[in-house]
Amino acid sequence: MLSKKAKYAIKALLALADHGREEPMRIADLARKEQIPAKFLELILLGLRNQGMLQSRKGKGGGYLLARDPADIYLGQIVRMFDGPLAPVPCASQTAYVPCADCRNEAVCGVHLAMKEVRDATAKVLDGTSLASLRTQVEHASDLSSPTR
Amino acid sequence: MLSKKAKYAIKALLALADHGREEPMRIADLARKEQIPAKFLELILLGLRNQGMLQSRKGKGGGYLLARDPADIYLGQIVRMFDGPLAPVPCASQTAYVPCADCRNEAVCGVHLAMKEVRDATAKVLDGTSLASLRTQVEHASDLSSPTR
DNA sequence: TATTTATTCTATCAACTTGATAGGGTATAT
DNA sequence: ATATACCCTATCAAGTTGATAGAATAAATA
Repeated sequence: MLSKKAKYAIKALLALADHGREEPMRIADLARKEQIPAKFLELILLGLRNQGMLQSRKGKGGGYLLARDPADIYLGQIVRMFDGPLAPVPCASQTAYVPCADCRNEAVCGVHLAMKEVRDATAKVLDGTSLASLRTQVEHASDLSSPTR
Repeated sequence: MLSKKAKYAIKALLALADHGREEPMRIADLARKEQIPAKFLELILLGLRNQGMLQSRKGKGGGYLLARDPADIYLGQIVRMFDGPLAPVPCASQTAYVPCADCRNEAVCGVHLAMKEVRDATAKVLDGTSLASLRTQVEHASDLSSPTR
């Protein structure tokens, strides 16, 4: 399951990508736009900033803005940050491998084998999708759902 | 994350597939073989039986055995049974769709779009892997890791 | 038929995680 | 100065997870 934190983070970052990197956006505005509890969002944005994904400005006219180009921010990084490794089991993780205590031989473990496939499939999607490409996809999808003519 | 229940279930079912469908296997033996707390495994096997994946026999010479051919038992069914839908968010689930309360328009939601891809990728793996095919994979993998000559 | 064997079922628990809120601290623009 | 808006830490209720306990039930067999 994707946590609310990760979900809110993606939504907020997408909104910031839409907003552009010229001027910052306030927590309160982001919260209202994306229907996220403001105080909770505050925590999330703080985390994203400490990870270097966001920049912030204090005081009047302040707020948050993307620290990098939307094409260089991948969903994989966001999800890992809030929900940990993508792999369903630690022994199948590429970025945070931990062996199972109860596993004698990983090479002969069906769970390991299958979950490694799941992790690879998930990583392919999330590490292959940037904020920029996701925006494009959304745009294309909305074209299809409400055509101009 | 895969729950321990789902993980133990897969391991137990694999062991039962190895064991063959001629005679049943006792909880205690399964627990020892797979390093699973016996009382906990008991609960899991009971669930699998109530789902029709296992058959049981009481009394002496009793135990559990697969109710179906290993080629007809898919990881997707097992995982869904213990951990719920494969999709990271309910609005991306095929088998248990629930819309997000905070989502105005699903067609324009980046989270929805991306997570639908993740769920499809996961489902492709888990609904495409049966106990039988997983056994084959494990066999092949162990051939590679410890060759005969 | 008494007894052993092994599953069935329900209840309970501690530990942990999650989603969320509260409230004061700090930097900045005007 | 002062209003604005982010920064940071603490705290909390509710839910979930992994696990254990113990008695009830069914089946084989001596």
